[in-house]
Amino acid sequence: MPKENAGVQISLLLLKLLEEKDMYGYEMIATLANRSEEVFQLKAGTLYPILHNMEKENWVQTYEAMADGRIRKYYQLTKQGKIQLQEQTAKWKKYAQAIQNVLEGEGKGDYEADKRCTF
Amino acid sequence: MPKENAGVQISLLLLKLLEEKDMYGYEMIATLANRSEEVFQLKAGTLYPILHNMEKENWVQTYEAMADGRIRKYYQLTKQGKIQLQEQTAKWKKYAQAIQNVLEGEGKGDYEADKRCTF
DNA sequence: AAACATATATAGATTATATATATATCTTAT
DNA sequence: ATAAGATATATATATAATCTATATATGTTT
Repeated sequence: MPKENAGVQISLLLLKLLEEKDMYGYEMIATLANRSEEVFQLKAGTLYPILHNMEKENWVQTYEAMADGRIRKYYQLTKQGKIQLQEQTAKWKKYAQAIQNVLEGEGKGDYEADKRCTF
Repeated sequence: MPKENAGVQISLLLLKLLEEKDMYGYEMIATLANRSEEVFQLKAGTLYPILHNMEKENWVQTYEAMADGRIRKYYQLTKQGKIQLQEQTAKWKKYAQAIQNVLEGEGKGDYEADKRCTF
């Protein structure tokens, strides 16, 4: 199994933002920082490679739009992207729950070496 | 800031297990798999480097014990390790909450370009 | 004794994300 | 009008956590 990462990737969060409305890069950085209370403070150099990859995967498509005298590159969720959002959200929930189970801990699921071994 | 990783590392989960009782490697693998309902299925080759690093960081210390006719290497939480467990747990909670905030989304924290810019 | 599970170990690959840097445009202050 | 600074996008390279593959030794079952 390739790594496929733990439970979340930043792409999940970006997909979620784009589900709500089309955004351009800097807007995503600011929105993420605000909503996460500064836990996610992406640098541009972190964001753009991720966006480019999402585009390559066909989760988003882009268009340029003139807004207030400035051309900006907007990202828009595709059908594929919506599916990804569902899948990654489900994965995150399962992952977060698993960690909770371990952290609440005690009791259930303790290791008992199987019968074959006398220990 | 070096990467320092997202929100959880496997070390958090291992610290939690060792808070409850001393364990040897394979026992941790099995216990983690059970408690997480197979979300965390560590391979030995994943676990041992992490344990060795935790030992280097002085979060755990080891001792060998004869158990049912077999020598096994037990890992035990140190004082430092207990502090780490507290810190990493707090970090995880903050991180998980931040993701929840983004996924629940809508409304709060939307980007408004500041006044200087007319857009 | 062979086959298989348990148990520990290490080198090297992979992946997500971070850092550093470049660049162009637009805004504000001088 | 121009310099300084913020906005906006981009890319090459580095780093850290984890995975894969492999090795080895001992214990167990057939």
